[in-house]
Amino acid sequence: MIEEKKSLNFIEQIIEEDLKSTHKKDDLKFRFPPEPNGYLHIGHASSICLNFGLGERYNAPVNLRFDDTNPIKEEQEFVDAIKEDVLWLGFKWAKECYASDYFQQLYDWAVKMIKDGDAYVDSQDSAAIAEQKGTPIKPGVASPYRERSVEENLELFEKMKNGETSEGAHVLRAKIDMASSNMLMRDPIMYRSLHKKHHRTGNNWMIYPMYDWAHGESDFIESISHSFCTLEFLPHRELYNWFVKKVSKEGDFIPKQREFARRNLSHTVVSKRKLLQLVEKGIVSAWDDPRMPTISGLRRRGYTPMSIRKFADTIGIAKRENIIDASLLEFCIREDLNKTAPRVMGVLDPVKLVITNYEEGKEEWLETENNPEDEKAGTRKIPFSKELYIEREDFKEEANRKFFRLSLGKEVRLKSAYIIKGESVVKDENGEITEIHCTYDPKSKSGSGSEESLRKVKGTLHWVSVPHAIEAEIRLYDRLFNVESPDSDKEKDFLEFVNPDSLKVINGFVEPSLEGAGVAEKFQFQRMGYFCVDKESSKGNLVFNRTVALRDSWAKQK
RNA sequence: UGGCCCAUGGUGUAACUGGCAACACGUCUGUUUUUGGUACAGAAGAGUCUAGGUUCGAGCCCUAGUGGGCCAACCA
Repeated sequence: MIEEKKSLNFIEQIIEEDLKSTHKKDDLKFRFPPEPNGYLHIGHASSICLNFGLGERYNAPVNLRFDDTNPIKEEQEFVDAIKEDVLWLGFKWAKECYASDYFQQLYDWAVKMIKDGDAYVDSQDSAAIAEQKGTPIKPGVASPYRERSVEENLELFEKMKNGETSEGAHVLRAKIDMASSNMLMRDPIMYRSLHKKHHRTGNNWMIYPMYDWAHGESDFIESISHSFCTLEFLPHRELYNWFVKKVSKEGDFIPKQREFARRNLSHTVVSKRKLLQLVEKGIVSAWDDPRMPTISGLRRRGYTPMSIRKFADTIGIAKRENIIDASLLEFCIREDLNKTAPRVMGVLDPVKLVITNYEEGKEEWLETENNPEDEKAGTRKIPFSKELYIEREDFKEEANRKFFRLSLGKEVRLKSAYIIKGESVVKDENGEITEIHCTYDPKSKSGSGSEESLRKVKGTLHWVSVPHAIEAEIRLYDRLFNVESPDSDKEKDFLEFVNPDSLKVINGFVEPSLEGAGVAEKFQFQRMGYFCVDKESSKGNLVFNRTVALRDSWAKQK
């Protein structure tokens, strides 16, 4: 009866308080502002879920805004990939915006700031400017160009814009306070000249605005009410407010920036720069390598949008540092796939099983359920014959009573088929088992209702009929790094912690119903885990990625 | 020789100032099961970084300390 109301995170609390005091419900508007210089990762997913989630919760618009102010690193390819990822997660933006859409407005405002004495052109190189900036504990000193006349500033700024000055010769700086305890307030650079082609504005601009000068202004232009970013931008807030104040008038709707802690996932890195290194050094195959924590990597690995949204929701949002255990992400995907993934049988490490008392050449098509968690999923037929593949680790010549699988003289059930009893083994010259011989109880057929079929046996094995089996490439993944937090070691580079065994490619056998499985289709290989058809898969050459193994209490016991 | 942010079980989050701190993951036990999966039932595990203070009463407020993070890119 009493509905447990979910407690609000600190972001939601801020909004609730604003709603009570300064904001109307219709004022609410959010944005997700990626820079198109790389692919989105699980950390971005969290931010996407936060912003778009807020949009859903308050029925407020959320803009997708590309922070494309650095033509050196940004490309259309990334814009497209980012849009695909956001859409795939299931969110719709109100407007697709670009900081570059505002270049003219920004320029006009900058001119006004020059006229008002709030900005000036500095003609020193970056080293000199850095030198004068001081340190966190030492105040900066004024640039010799700080008091340049308005006319000269205007003239130089225009030349910069047109590319009539050389690339590092001048910058436009805001005139604030060289002694501020906030380094960002020590006359921050607003524009640099860059004679580069921009992926959207082409060669129209030879100057490009810096982040601080573009971001808050973009928020202001779009009437964003709350601009959420990660904690490292906290010191930028003072500057954000200063800039917005310069471009706004009394009574204008003012956006507010608030900061939350970036979400870190254990055993991986969540930094575009580092992910880029993994790609460039060939440690992974691409941005969408299934081991990557990128959204495209997770998608290829077999993660669903639901699972990622659930994950983001579960980890919440706060201000303290964190390393979220990868097992939580795994829990989220298992939970989703358990409900939705059809069950099939596939043998990863095959060994041949011969049923000696089964008629040679005979085949039976046995009925089996597609998903015990979903009655509507129905049933299908799978072929059974004298020779089968079973998992090598499912047999032991002699076993203790904790081993619930096949051993000599013991009975187990073949899933949806018969009860068999281990009789003997055939080995090669190395002592390696090449065949297991067993007998079956013809009356024990699954679902027959016979007394024999109801017999309790301690184990059930999955299997694939040899003559019907389809060979498939199977890619097994492990964590990309051997340590929980590879990028927090002060001495060692994160690359030293790369797990050399993060990918294992094997050939296994799957049941024939999988013959036409399409890219991205997801299955549970019974007892083995969840698998997803890789994009490199094709009709005659099936490739499966293991998304995640099933929970395995036996593995732990061993 | 600074400024700012943070500090709750192993992990991630909760707790309207007031009944020996709750939820999820993980861990461990059982039950069910033709997946050693799922489901179900249950358990262990923190007394909220430390020291003071305010208060009848503090995880929540104040002060100091300690620990961690951020800040000196013509990156975002």
